[in-house]
Amino acid sequence: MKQKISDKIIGRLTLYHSILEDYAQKDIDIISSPQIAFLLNIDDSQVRKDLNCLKNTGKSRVGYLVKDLTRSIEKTLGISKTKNAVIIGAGNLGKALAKYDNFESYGLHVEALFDNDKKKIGSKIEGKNIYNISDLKERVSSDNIEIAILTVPWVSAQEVANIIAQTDIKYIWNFTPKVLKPIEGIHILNENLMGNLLQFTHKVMD
Amino acid sequence: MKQKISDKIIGRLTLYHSILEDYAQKDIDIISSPQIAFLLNIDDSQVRKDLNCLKNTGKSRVGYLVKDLTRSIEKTLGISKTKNAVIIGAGNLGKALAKYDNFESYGLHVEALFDNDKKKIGSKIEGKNIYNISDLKERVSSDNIEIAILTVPWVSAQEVANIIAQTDIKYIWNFTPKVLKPIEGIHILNENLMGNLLQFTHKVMD
DNA sequence: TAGATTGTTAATCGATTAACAATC
DNA sequence: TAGATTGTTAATCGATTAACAATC
Repeated sequence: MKQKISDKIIGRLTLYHSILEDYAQKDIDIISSPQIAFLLNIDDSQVRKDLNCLKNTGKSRVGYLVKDLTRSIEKTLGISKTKNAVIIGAGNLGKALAKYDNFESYGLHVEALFDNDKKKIGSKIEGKNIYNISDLKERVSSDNIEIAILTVPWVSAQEVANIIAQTDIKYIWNFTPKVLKPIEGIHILNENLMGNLLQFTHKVMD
Repeated sequence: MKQKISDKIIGRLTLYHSILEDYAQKDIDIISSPQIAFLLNIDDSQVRKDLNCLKNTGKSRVGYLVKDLTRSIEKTLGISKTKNAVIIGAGNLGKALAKYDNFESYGLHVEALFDNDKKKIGSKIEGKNIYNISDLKERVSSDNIEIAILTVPWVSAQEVANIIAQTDIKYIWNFTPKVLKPIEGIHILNENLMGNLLQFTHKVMD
């Protein structure tokens, strides 16, 4: 808890977790660092080093217990304490994320969606209400919402971010390609899709 | 072209590009490295170092010309030569990505979508046809499709990846939370959404 | 035992930050 | 000029990889 775990390691831990779920589903009890490393195309000593950040320990000559390791990762990632979020923008991307059941299993609860389209307001997605964006502030203050998932068209992104800034929300997960202006007291994560793709194609194509 | 530009730099260049488009839209001709650095919360000397990878050059005491810099970044990112892609899985996420107009402007052309749902097959999204997944191989070979954007439910992810492996497609951009088994001759990019969010919340919450 | 794997240290590598002369 | 900014080098920092003794 005290020890600092770097971004990179956190990112890999979620991938390990996904692999472990696969193993569990196939009723495999044991996994080794070279096996994980192979699936992710990384170094096996890195896997072991990452896993040493957890207090979990493997067995020489054998490997790690899938069950125990899964639990350790979940504890370290803080999946236990659920964070509440709302999705702002009930277009296809917003709907897709509302249905993304992986969020729940990683401790992210999507409470509701918000939009400005009269046709959408009042309907439901995946059992979650779609509210009017103008009601954001009052609705968010009653529940304990920490995160706004921003999936509006990029032309509206900054404007909506400013609205979010007036609520108690402290984190914006920005799926629009617009770089938002820094806002006092709000942390912004840009989900830079094109950047990720270009990193990939640039590395690999010639 | 010869010089190697790292992943990290490529990712930041797309963010710079997005900022430059903003400036251009507001008819601002000049931008400085501290301005960019402020928006992204990074070091200004890093911005200058990144920009030095381009052959573009700024002006002391003034900054960089927005127009010229935009063009330089576009050239470096290889946006000029369009890559063709198909989206596999015409659910909400697939539809959202089909509509994501940023793809085109960064040189990624989505040719069509594929699904196994009879109700969807034959219809169109954003002017793009939705075809039967069983026709993937033949359709892909006629066009010059390099990339498959994988947006199927995670339970089908590996199965569909194996189908893709039988085509001429060389790159899979995996939006499912399933870690795919390495496939000979195919490059896989895992869009690790939960990892990204957890990196963020872990860094920032306590 | 023999051999595969962990845990861990040391070596390498690369990315970020600091600093500052040169510029206009 | 004075002051802000670039371009670039050096210093720092952190992440990855290599290596190997300890283990069962």
